[in-house]
Amino acid sequence: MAGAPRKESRTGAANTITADLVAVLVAVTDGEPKIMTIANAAALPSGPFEFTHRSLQMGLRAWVEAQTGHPLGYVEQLYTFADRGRAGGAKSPHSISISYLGLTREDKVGQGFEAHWSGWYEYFPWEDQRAGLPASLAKTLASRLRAWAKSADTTSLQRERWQRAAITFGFDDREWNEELVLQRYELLYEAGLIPEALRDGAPATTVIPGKPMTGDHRRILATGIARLRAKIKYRPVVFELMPAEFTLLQLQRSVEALAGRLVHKQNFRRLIEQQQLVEETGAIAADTVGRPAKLFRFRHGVLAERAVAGTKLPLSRT
Amino acid sequence: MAGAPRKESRTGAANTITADLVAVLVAVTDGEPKIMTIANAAALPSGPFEFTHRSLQMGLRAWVEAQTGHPLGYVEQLYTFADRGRAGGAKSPHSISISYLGLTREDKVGQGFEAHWSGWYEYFPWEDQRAGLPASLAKTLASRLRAWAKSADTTSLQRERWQRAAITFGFDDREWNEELVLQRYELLYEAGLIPEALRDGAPATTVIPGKPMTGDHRRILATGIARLRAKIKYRPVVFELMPAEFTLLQLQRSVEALAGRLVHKQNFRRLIEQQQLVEETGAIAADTVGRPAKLFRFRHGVLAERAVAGTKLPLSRT
DNA sequence: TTGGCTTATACTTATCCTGAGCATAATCGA
DNA sequence: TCGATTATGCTCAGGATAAGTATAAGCCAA
Repeated sequence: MAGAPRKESRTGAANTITADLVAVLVAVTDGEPKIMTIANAAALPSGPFEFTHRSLQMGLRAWVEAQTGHPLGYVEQLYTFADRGRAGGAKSPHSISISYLGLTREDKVGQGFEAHWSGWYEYFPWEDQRAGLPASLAKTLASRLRAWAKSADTTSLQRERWQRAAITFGFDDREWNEELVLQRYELLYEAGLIPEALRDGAPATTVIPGKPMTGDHRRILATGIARLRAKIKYRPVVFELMPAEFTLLQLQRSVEALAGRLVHKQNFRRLIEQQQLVEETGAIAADTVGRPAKLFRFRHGVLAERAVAGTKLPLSRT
Repeated sequence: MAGAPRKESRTGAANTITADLVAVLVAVTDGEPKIMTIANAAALPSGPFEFTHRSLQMGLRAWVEAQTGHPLGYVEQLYTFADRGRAGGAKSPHSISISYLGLTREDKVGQGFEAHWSGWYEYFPWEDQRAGLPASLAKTLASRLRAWAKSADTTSLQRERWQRAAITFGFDDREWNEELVLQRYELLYEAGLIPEALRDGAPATTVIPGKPMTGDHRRILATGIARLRAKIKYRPVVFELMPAEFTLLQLQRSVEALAGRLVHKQNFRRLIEQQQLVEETGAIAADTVGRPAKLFRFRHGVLAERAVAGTKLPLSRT
């Protein structure tokens, strides 16, 4: 059994599958994060990987270009998973989905396509903590999750469940961690509080606000949001979402929109400037309320100059 | 063209492919990182995904268990890529590889299998900077890469190439960044300095030290090392590689082995202790040189208590 | 038995980063 | 001219981090 790597299946040609490419395509417009959707805003763009594609990413690019009429810029792979064909019960997977995160600007999308942009917080209302949570939603979430925890068989399991909920949602005076998007989604799924869970067989109840999507698409979207929220902290990827020129406040609003929380204005400015990520264009923003702001542009040089990466080890410099 | 998500290929059943599961299985023994290899240490364990597998990860687990005789512990997905069938020229891919990172202990591997452990620095000698680079290798790398940079057509391209080399390898007094494992490998590939490049058609030259692997396996290994080096900094994954009880120095040596560089002893201890990652067992290490050290064990509670994640945004707490 | 070697462990120090807040500048409109 | 609003400069305190000093506790050989 142990042996050289094999490219052929041991049971012959029967174990062949199809591969779907799924895109989480993000843009930020007017301080709101948007994703490209199809099928009446219930699905992410996705298409099959075909032999004419030279590579997985090329396949995705080709597909998105056909959809939007514009070439795709920044793309990175998210995750690959096997479709369980959940609706069909315990079938083993005959198809896998390879998901990607793409960043673009809304204005780059051609017209005349069925696809359109949807605000991503329509699918994840609890992820927008910029104005705090709507009191109603906050209360609902906490009480429903507490009920779910209580419904466990043993006390230790009950405690475990509530601890998990408290960590991911920041209950009991814990800090909100904006990166736990996927963990929160999966918790709600397990707790049977979202439509996808009911669809897959959880007992019927009132669900929590938030639009569902077909298949695993909302899970993929959660993965994409989590990745992006993590990435904007150590790589200058926000600029893929910005117009060529922008004010620091616009930049800040975009970051806040993605992170789902507010940042300290003066410190944000300091952070951006000391990293020399931007340079002044010399121009001044027009049509603004209050004191006019300088316009900046991304200093593309940084991409070549640096290889940003955080370190948390007490390294020796010698 | 734009439309609902389709699971079927538009050209019929012809676009089916096979999926291989590839494992980067890591252990650390005596302060040396090892990976499980097969095929005379020239390939990573890999096996086809089959319909009997309930999920991708289950497929991988089943496969590794069959190989090593032990259940696999920590597993995370690395990356999915399409095999170009490089040897065959410009063929489009009919097979994809889904790679995983697995962490275990060497002593958990059963005997009587063809697979065995190899030190990962045999494949990446330049990644071990614990004792600094062997002077010979350092000199070779720098001069070969400089030559490659010089061989570019335009001066600006030459500058670009050398800048890239300097950033990834820490030339010109730049800091060494241990996370850039993949970037370094790909640079060497592009520069035609490793056997895989020659195999794929680069002009013949003397290659740089470091064992090659079949197919893309050394690239996958680089991906796994990079991921692990990044992850040990913000998640307590090292403990998956440690025995049940260990001294702080042993823990430090393992981290150093993975990171390929030394850490400051006192600060490392402080970091570990203040995060409360470990607890004393009460016992004292035997058979040691110098003052005997306390034995510690991983506090598994932290996994439930916390959701560790670094933040780099100037967030407002209000 | 003692001095030397090795590792463990406790503290100190200087520096930098980060969150937070104060103060002032510049623009518009009532 | 006042008030509202945003831009921008600056300070400050606390915490984290890199590095070094000092002491403790074993072993071993002279």
